[in-house]
Order: sequence, then C-alpha cells, then structure tokens
Amino acid sequence: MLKLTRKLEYALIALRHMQDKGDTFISAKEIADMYLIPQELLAKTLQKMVKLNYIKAAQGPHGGYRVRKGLNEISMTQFMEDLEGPMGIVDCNINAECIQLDNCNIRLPIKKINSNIRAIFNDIHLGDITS
Amino acid sequence: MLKLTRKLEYALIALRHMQDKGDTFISAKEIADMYLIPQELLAKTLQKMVKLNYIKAAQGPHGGYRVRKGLNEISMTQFMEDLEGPMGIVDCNINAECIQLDNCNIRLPIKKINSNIRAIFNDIHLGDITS
DNA sequence: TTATACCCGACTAAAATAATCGTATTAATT
DNA sequence: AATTAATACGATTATTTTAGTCGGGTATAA
Repeated sequence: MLKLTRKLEYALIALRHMQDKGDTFISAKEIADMYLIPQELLAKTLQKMVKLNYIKAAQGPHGGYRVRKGLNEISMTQFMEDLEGPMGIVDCNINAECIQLDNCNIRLPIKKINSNIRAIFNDIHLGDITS
Repeated sequence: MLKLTRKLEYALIALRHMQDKGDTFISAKEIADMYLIPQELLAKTLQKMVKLNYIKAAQGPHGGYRVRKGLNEISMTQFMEDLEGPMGIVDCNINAECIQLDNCNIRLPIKKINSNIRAIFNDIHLGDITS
C-alpha cells in the first residue's frame, strides 16, 4: 500500500546513474546489469522517458541514453503522473465515477489528505533524488 | 498508484457512520446497504477492527458494532498499519531484503520522501476524518 | 555487413486486492 | 424451544494491477 511502482523506481535509479555520467550515452544494459533490474522493463521505461523528452536516445553501437538538461526542476508529481498516470489516494478524487457520489461521508477529509500528499510531491524535484 | 485500499476506505466510511450514530449498535448490513459496499468484505474489516479494539461488537438480533471511546486520537499511520501492515513508499524501507543493498543509488532521497509521507499520516487522526 | 543498441506492440506471469462462500456461534423475540 | 438476525472466521475464487518477457523492427558505428 502506498508504494511507488517498480517502473518509477527503475526510472529514478536510471536517471541518477545517467546524471552521474554526464554527457556520455549509457545503454539500458549497463544500468540493468549494474542494479540487477530486468533489462527489457527498464528499456521500456527509458523509451517512455525519451518520448516525454526527459532523456535523449542514440541508436547503434555506443548508443544509449543521456539526460536532458533542466531535468532537475521537474516535480515528483509531474514525473509520477507522466509515467504512471493520475495519482490520488482514492479513485473518486480522480475519475469521479464513484457510485457513492454525495453519499460518501469521508469525501472531504480524504480530499484534504490527497492535497497534502500532492503538496509533498510538488515540493520534491527530480534533482533532489538524482543528484 | 499511491492509493488507499478499499478495506481502508470501507473502514473509514463505517467508522464515520457509526460515530454519527453514537452508542447504538449498527449492523454491517445497514452500512453496506447505505454506502453500496460489499457486505461480507465490510464485515470482515469490521471484525478485524473489533480484534484491534477499535470498535465493539454485539451478536444476535439488534446486534452490530459501535465505536469505542478515544478512537479520535488514533493516527492514520497507526490505523493504516493496523489494518494493512507496514507502509513504505518502497519495499527496501520496510523489509530490507532488496537485492541491491548499498548498490542502490536512490536509497537516501527515497527514505526522506518516506518519512515525509509518514509525517502527514502521523498528523492526521481518525477524528479528523470520522467526525 | 555485422554487431550493438534503441523502438514498440503484444503477450504472459505474478502478485496484490477485492469479493464470495460455507459453516459456526450468539442472542433477542415469539 | 424454534426462529431469526446478527457476528466470527477460515477457505476459496475472481479481478485488477503490476511486473516481466518476447519477437520483429530500425538505426548506426566499425
């Protein structure tokens, strides 16, 4: 309960590793081997981050990935939602398709918790983790 | 991602409902019907809360559950961990069986996030939600 | 032209969560 | 005493989410 997904974990690990390596391209394999994470899964996550323009890819031998500049300022909220879709402590705060509607007697306090959590993740940025 | 389980949701809804009703015993059925939640599942959750001494049960017709006094002071952290077991933004902060060990390059920042989240839930008490 | 690496969708596996079922027990009511 | 409405609880099944794998493709350096 309340856990980050592995995809996010792997993404953070990879970002940090790449950050450390500066401008050189790092292959998915290198990262996967080093941190003992499944290469294919990591690769997919990296590919997603390319699309999101978090990182840049280079194909062919000596190819790999490197981080884009300015990544440090991205908030964890944005990062998590970019990679995993909307986040909310309960569904009704996201999609509003809850069968209970106004019937629900805990809607407001839950909403408040939700915004507290968002506040935390708004205040943490990728730079806090990857550098 | 980062969602409360239904069990917790149901528990909170039930607690609030019972709180509203004061000292009278409320059946699982009444709550299940009112908020359109599966009766058996709710019942099990209520039974767990009886064991935890959150609420008191009475069997037989006109039986049901009612909240114990002093419930309002229980923190959400305690509540969640009582019902669902240890909570942590990543596993390694809980069971420390992570294959990466010191290899992990994001351990510290993640740990910090974790304690931020705990701080939120330590500061919210059942009374903030159920009354 | 070969080897290395990214790209990407489809698929399968595993784990976590949610829900149901069956049977036993308790106690108020008639 | 019998009936009924309730909790107690372990076992089981179903569903959903997350994790991981596979296969075929494209790009490019050497």
